[in-house]
Amino acid sequence: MRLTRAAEYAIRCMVYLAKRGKGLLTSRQEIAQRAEIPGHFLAKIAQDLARAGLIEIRQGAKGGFVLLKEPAAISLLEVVEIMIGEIYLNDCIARPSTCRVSYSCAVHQVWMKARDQLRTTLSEVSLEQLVREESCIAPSRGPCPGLEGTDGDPENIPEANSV
Amino acid sequence: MRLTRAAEYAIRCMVYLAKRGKGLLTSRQEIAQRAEIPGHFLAKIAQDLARAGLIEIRQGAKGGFVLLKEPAAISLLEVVEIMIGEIYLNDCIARPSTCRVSYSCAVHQVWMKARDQLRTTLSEVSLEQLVREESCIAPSRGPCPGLEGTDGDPENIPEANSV
DNA sequence: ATATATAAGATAGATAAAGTCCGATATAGA
DNA sequence: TCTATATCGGACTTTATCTATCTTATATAT
Ligand code: SF4
Ligand code: SF4
Repeated sequence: MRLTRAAEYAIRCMVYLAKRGKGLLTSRQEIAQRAEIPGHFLAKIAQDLARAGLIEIRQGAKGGFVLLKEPAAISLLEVVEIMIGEIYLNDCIARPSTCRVSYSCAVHQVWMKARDQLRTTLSEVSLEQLVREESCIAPSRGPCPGLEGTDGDPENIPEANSV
Repeated sequence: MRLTRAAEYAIRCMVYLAKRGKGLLTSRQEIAQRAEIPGHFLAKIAQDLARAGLIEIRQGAKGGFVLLKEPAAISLLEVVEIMIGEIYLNDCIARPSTCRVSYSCAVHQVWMKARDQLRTTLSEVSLEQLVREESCIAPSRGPCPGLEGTDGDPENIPEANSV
């Protein structure tokens, strides 16, 4: 009953892109470093986000990702469900036929309510809101400067300790 | 992001025991059959429920499980969290130290809210309420009579030996 | 052309869930 | 007391999923 790592990374990636703004190209490396996402893993996650139409992926030298929609038009729920599929909480919500009492089960009703609440809460938050507040990304300078300087090292970032 | 099978079974077991009433002994076989839970798996689940103090397990011939608390005093949340641990939805909620921005992350706040809502919703439902409505267990007679007749069949269908 | 950077799928390792098995233990009843 | 019955309780197996990496192919800037 918890979010997958991939979904958490996807959120960070989208928040970072939203912070940069719609239409702006950002390299995968930059996102991976600043949002602390394993580089190759981010590539894979981006494929899902691209298939869903949230971003465009530019190949080749100076490639990277581009946000295709307005941050205000993308909800947290959308990003999460792209990565982990529609939220159900319990199997019988996704497929009532798997439990023959589902049509008359009070517990079933509770899960329905809980699931609707959860999805509503997540859908009410847009990337634009999240960017307006501080989210996911450690500031370039400030409490955690270690990251700014680290330049080379494309895939694995050097762990940014040392502060 | 979904309930485990073990937790779903635990709920069914507790609902069945609640339906029978506090203090009444019910055999594991009966519960397993009526609530459609794999027998041995139920034994394992019952251990967790017993450790948590919800039920007592009686060994020996004519053994079984006994509900120790009033159905009204047991919430759905309680049963669920006995089986899957405290609900937190995202790792950073359980251990904020795993993400260094958690103290100033708007997404983190959203997960907090979502988690609190979910836990509240589940905590507001008691076994007593669930029993009052129909829950989890197919009625002995009615839409699904098939179950009533199947009698023998303790663990695995006797099949070979039969003696 | 060449160097750079991502695509896309295959694959492996780690972790967790789901279910099974078996020796040990406890009780009822002969 | 002895035996048959039924669960205990943990070890074990299987299966599925998550997480991450690797490899070959492809696209682009210069
Ligand atoms: S018993 Fe109720 S809650 Fe459980 S799987 Fe069936 S319908 Fe869902
Ligand atoms: S970025 Fe925010 S939501 Fe994601 S793990 Fe860190 S604190 Fe939690």
